[in-house]
Amino acid sequence: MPVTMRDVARVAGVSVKTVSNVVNDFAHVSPTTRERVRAAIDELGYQMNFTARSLSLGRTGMITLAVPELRLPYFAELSDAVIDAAGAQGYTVLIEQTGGSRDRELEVLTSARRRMTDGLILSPLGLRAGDAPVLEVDFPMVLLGERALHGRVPHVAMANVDGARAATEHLLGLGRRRLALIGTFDREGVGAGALRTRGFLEALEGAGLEHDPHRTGEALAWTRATGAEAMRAVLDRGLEVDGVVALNDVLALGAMSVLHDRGLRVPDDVAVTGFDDIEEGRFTRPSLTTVDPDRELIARTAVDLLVDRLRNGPVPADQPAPEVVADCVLRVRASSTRPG
Amino acid sequence: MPVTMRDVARVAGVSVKTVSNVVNDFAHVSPTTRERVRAAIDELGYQMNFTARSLSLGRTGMITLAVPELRLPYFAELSDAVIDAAGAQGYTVLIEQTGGSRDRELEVLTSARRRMTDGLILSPLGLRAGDAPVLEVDFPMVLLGERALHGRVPHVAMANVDGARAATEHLLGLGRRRLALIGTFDREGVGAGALRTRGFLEALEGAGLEHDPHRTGEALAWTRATGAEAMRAVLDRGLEVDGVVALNDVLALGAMSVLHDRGLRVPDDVAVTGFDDIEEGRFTRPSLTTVDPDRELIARTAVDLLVDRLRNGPVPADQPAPEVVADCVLRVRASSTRPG
DNA sequence: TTGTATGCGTTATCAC
DNA sequence: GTGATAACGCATACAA
Repeated sequence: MPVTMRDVARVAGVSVKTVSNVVNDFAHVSPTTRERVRAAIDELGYQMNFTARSLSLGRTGMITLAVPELRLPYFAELSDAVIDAAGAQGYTVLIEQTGGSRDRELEVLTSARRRMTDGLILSPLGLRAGDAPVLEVDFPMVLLGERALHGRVPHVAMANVDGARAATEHLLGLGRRRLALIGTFDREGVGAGALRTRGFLEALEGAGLEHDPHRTGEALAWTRATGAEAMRAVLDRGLEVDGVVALNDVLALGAMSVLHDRGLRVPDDVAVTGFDDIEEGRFTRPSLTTVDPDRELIARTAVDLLVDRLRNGPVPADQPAPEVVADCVLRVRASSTRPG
Repeated sequence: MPVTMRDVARVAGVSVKTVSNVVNDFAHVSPTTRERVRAAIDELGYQMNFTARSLSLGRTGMITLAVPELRLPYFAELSDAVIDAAGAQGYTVLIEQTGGSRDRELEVLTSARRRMTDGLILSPLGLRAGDAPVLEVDFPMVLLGERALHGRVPHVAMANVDGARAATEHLLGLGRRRLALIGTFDREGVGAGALRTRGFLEALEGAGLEHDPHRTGEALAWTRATGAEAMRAVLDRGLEVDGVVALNDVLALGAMSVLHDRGLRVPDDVAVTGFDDIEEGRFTRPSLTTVDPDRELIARTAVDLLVDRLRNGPVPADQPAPEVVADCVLRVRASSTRPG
């Protein structure tokens, strides 16, 4: 059976409250008593029961991070950053995987399990614009993603449109004119897919060009495998392609594997850009030009917003929900640079 | 203020116990009462307080998974698998990152925070053979790694020696004789590094060859960057190299980036093998030959062992701690296959 | 089948 | 400064 504060109190010859005071480093405890309690704690090997503490305090010191899948590098690296940022604030992170499905994202929002932690950082993928009302929850939550999706929920977004436009303009600047778009699939018009697609189209438009839909390779999930499939589909249509804008890095890497297999050289024949700046892309050959959304900043901001709400309560109803949009930076690498 | 069982009981005109019975799907509740309680729950929007339940039950339904870093693909994919396996058993996973440092691994074992969950799955990297006593903890724990490290602790290991030997023999079978070893660094002789190195050396010995230490590229951390560094170091020594055995996949990928930059063709000039079978390696070009340790099985086994101990108590002192070694399978891909 | 009383281990209140 | 006692919300004997 576990050692409780009561046991420590008995051994130290003090009250439970005093033990609690010592354990929690409260002032107003005489050095003598403190020492006596410390000794008793060591002697008994006492360790606090966090559950009891949580019940009494009304908070757990844990937050939930819900992401599609950890095996996708972007979310792995994001989770890494969130865990570190939360740790710096004294919070522990519980990770839920939604698989990017709408059902499981809704479940995260409503299930009783959610109440195991103090708050939620949700990175939605399957939720649609019509789901906005569901997001008006009464517990602390921060959304990673676009405003479009929701109403009054604090959120941290990245400059999806700008980033994709920059990548596309970069390819256009290299003289590429027959650009393929890899990865779009978004009926509802919200979410990263739609926004990055918009950036892509805006860049073409700005150059007076039009996108041939046959050069779009759709990909429902954003993985290396679907990126490869999408690239294959585009090439199989027989159209010439001299540039590829992939909506994220793994899509780009999947596409590059197909280009390689078809004997197309990157960047000489086809220049490629991705999005996310996952570490992997710095070590592939050719290394991958990509858009860096500043994951660390996004993670830190999301955690800070959540912790702030945890400590200071919800924002007054007459104030807008906090909204942060992290800037993107284009990282030009070998996949879009003429070796010469 | 939150809705409690008491509130529900009052509205439904029953006792708290009855509400509890309904919520927990206990039998012996008349359909009428059940319906009345259900209605009250819906009306009030009641959601159970997990913390109170945990305190009363003496367990939380959460387990901790401690890994070095989520941004390392192997651990991201492992965590993914552990989360799924735990979910299938009704458990939620809290992830701690140790950075692979001994101090933080010890902290995970001893800190009070550990008591937030029912048990621990620890994947140690920094712990040394001398730390075995620390691992004799009195709470449910499963270790991912070798027996060498510990005494009576349940653990799940992979066939590190066999896997590395198979990879090395594969290269030798291709006629490669000047093999570089990338990534070893292990003063203590325990852990994956030492074991895989042993497999490598055994294979050479079996072929009547000797390993030239100058062909060893040491790497403290196992990342793409350190793999690249180590490869550079070996090549800079001016020795010829026609094969590379990297102790894991990211090391191999880092090494391959350097080989590419130095104008060495893979596999024609240098054949390369890794270890882990991360998804990334299936899409690089050339794709990466590697050793598949069966992550899914390892994750599932670890979770099952832990959950079993959680449900059925510790193994009797006169029985040995459960020990599972997952078999490895060599996955031969383009990085070690002559195109012709 | 349902209700009552008690405990889980901690923190908070308010005397002393 | 320190102690007694009442929450915190749920589960579980035990009674009815």
